[in-house]
Amino acid sequence: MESATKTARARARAAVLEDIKASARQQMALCGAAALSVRHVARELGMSSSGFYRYFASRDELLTALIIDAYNALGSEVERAEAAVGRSDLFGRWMATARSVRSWAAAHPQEYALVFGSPVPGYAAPQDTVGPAARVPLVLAGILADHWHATHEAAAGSSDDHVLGPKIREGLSPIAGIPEPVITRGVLAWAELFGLVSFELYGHLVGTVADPDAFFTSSCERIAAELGVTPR
Amino acid sequence: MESATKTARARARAAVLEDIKASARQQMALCGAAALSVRHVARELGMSSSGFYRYFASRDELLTALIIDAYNALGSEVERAEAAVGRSDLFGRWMATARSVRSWAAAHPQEYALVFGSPVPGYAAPQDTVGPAARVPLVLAGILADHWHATHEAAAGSSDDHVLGPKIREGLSPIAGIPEPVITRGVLAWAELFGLVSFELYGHLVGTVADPDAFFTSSCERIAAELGVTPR
DNA sequence: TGTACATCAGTGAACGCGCGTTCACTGATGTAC
DNA sequence: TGTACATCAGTGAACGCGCGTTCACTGATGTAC
Repeated sequence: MESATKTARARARAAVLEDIKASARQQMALCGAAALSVRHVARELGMSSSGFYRYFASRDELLTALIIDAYNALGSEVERAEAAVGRSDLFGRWMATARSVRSWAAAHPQEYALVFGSPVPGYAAPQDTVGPAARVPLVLAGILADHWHATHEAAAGSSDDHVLGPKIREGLSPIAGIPEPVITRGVLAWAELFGLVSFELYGHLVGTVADPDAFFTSSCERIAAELGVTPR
Repeated sequence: MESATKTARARARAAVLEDIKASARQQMALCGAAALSVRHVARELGMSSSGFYRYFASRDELLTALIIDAYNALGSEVERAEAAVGRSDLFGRWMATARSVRSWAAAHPQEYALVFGSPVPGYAAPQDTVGPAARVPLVLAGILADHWHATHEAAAGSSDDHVLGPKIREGLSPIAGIPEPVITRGVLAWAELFGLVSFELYGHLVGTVADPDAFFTSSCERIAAELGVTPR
């Protein structure tokens, strides 16, 4: 009985916490992250503004939670889409990854901007975000690694990195033993994909590209070719 | 005497107008565009907040002026850097363009974000920005066009576009007669360059890339190769 | 050149608003004996 | 099972702040005759 009632309270708490984040997401979708207001969120939930502070210590803590959620939502969407493709179809895996990043961004523009857009003024992202932030890069690293091992003998021994930083070697286990130029090409591909999606989302292609779907597909195919990943 | 005194007043007005924009830029550099405050700008200039409205009808009008200025500042910087390279050195022209975009962004991060970052909530860019916004793409188009004409016979007749939009054909005269795939590859290169610069500026490469300069250079060289533009 | 008038930069007070956060509190829910 | 106590969700009022914009105004600068 003890733990049952205990979890009842805990569950209620968790539910309200989710309500707060859902309301914040909805508000963000309308006005952007910078305009996110604690009082507005509380009002929306029929709660006093002071009640909010039972759940988050500050507005910044809410922002952090939203950022982590956004990284995780994008991450699991991308992982799901990529996992649905046969392991040996490396081109298909890349295209699925790219497409799901774009479609998630289109469906959640403000959450995408929260995470990949210009930083929210006066907010500094804490360390907790790095794990969730690595999920999409991890998927890409997996594709690159599989491609490398499929086309090369397993030549072990870590190359001397001078361009890469520590986090990528420690954080992305799949890429162990893969030469630096291959990895930097992968990082570039990730930046390119991000640039492509952001450019479209922020309206820099309006008037320039009449068929964004076709442009995106052909662009991703070109990037794939440059990664050495071709349709089978 | 008439026109002399007239221009005296007009010059004073123009000077104050520049002061306002300079102060706004400085404030933006500290807190971001979303936090830009009319009262703060006026205070900084020792002017009453209502005095501001002698110069701009609203905060949005100031933002618009700042956006146009930012596009023009970036545009003239890039034009200058690109023009300093010999016309026949297409690789050098591309690298100069890319490098100057990056260095301008590093020197003016908030102005870069104002223009290429997530849109300021509640602000809609008016038509006046499209001219200045096209300056960098125009430089790129010039490089691409020169490269095309250097490597191909002048095969006239416009191809049937289905991916490209109207603005690019009308706005960028240099690319007349160049096949669509070449142009879309150029648009992609522009998006890639933007992605690369933004990724670095917004901190997504921290920990991943130890030597950002080297990574940027090698990345741009790769993009050049994909454009078919090689060092001579 | 002098005078009457119009233009316009700049002021100070005010309007009405929303914000993040704190604090002392009320009551309901859970806990220990 | 019942009672005394602790925990904790939620409230309402308040603090102190800054915001964009308007309005009636003062004086200096420029214009027309």
